[in-house]
Amino acid sequence: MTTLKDIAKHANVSACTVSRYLNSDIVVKKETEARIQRAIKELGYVPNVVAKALKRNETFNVAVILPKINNLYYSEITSGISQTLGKHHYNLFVYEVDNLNLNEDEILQLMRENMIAGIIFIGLFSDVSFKESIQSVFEWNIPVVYANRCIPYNGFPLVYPDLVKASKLGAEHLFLKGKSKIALMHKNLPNHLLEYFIDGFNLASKGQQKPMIMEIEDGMDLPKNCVPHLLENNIDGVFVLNELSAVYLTKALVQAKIRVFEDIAVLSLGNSLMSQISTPELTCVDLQNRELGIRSAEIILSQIRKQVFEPITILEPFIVERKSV
Amino acid sequence: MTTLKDIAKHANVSACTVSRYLNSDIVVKKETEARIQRAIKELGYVPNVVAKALKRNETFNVAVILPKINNLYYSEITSGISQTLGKHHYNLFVYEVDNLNLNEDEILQLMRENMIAGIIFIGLFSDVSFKESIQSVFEWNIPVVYANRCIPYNGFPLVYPDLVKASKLGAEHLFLKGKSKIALMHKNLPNHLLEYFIDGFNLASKGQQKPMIMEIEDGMDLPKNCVPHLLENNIDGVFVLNELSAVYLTKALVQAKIRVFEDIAVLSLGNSLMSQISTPELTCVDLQNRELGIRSAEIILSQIRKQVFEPITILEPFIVERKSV
DNA sequence: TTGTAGGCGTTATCAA
DNA sequence: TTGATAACGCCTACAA
Repeated sequence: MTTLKDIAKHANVSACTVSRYLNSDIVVKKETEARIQRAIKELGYVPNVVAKALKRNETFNVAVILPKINNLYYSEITSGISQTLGKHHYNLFVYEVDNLNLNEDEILQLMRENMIAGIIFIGLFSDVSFKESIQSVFEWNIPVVYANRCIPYNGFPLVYPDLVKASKLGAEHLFLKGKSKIALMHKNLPNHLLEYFIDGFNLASKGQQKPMIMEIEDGMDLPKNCVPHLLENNIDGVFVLNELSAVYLTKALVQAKIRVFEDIAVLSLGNSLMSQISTPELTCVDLQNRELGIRSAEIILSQIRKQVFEPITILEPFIVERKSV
Repeated sequence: MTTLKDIAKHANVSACTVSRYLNSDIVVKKETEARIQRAIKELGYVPNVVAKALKRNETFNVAVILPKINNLYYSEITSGISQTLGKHHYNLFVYEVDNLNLNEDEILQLMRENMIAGIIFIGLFSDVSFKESIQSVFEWNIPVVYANRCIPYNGFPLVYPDLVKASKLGAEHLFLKGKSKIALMHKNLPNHLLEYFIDGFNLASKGQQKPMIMEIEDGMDLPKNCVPHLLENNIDGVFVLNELSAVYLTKALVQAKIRVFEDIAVLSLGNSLMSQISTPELTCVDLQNRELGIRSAEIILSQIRKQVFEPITILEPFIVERKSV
């Protein structure tokens, strides 16, 4: 393995000079430069980032911590992060919490051991994990971003979509399409978050009406339980706050020979490939997952570089119109 | 930042002893052990993996190189890798080639700079990239696995699904369901790979019949071009060698009021969430993506640890029956 | 059972 | 413009 010293010897300079050339901070003489370049080529030198990290006390590794990667929701965010980090020559560690079987403190310790430059936590809107560890994060003073968590600001940068706006846009779209009896359908959404959506709905309806709230429970049979309930209440438009559930509801409606859109419209929160391949294709509120990843990465990089950064970034959702409403 | 030396001083022992305790290879006296433990707790010591890596000349970092992570096909494999690596306390770097904009040599250099312990390349069946760099990989002598590439053995461990078997199973299933005029539909599949599928088909039909081969071209309109072609040829079963295409074909059939299964059956190669949410749900040949990731990781670990490992691992596909055939 | 000393490959601080 | 020297935090002969 060729080291910097080997290059120095081969080029008849000191290791120090080679290092300076490589980091091109201070100028070296044209002639020595040529000699060094030749040595590097001849010996096939590859710098050792690990040694550099030890000496400089910094790495170019950012960690993403998420529940699971084989989920389009998270992987789109991750791809955005990867794109931005790659552009800035940072490496991306991925840790799947579901697989890792570590508690918060252990994960944090893992990050410290590996001298991670920054951590991006991706979670659900409602995720409040890592709350207890906040103290540890503070003490260690490492750059952190919470991505996709609609939680109160706790001193750590937050990047998330504007849920009130999303809900308002969605409701407006349903009204625009002539729907008037709307249901808000969700799955495991805690009350304080549901409030955001209700607020958005009220903004759109100008307080003229209230949505019917329906919660999908685990293992619930949509065709049997949900669809009849929708019909009994004369619902003509459902805003589903979970993309996969929107897909399954649509399937249930089709199966029950209810015309999607004409009889009951379906609007999905979230716009991944799933909405596109659903039949009929789902109209949805796009939450900008890739952009969310990009922004999160940018904020981590700003922190690492001690530049100023926005503590809270709120992304604007938009409607993508397809066939379901 | 607390170092091993600090612990040593605080516990009145030498750094050497602390190191020995931490690596628990050689026994230390119970009493000193207690003192060290106390010191570690009191000072909040976290080992520095980077320093260790430099000294030992090895890291616990494995890199996965793939086209893009926001694709269920790749992310399922990656999740399997992550699961296995996590279990063995290895870290996972993810590099998206589509984002990185680096050529093979540059990626390899990146791996060397970072002292990556092993590389898993995930690609398409037909992917032959990194061919030119094989020499560099050889020279560096780093553990490598090609995952999901059905390519000839070139000295590097291969893990891939048995495509002939997959095709045979698929064709048998179609025959079993009373389908006799079968089309093999693919997208960008090179001839040598298509041969595998034709071989599998022949095995199933015992040479009694030939499948019709149809290639989907980019930007092709399935309802307009494909469906009529299927009807003209009296095709009653289509084996689609690309999951997303299977979903779109199914949509096209439904749209054309052709009964999926009764009129034309659809069988998908690949079993991700997409097949499940399609309407009707697609019967498919499961290629065991997660398992593929797990095996790839196991083989990388065996290589890293200089244990014996299978040069070629071929996974057995199986049928998952749903509604489309 | 424990300690001493040297080095992994790099960079920072001086001085020349 | 360059070089000598000493770290960064850890591990490992070897010696005690």
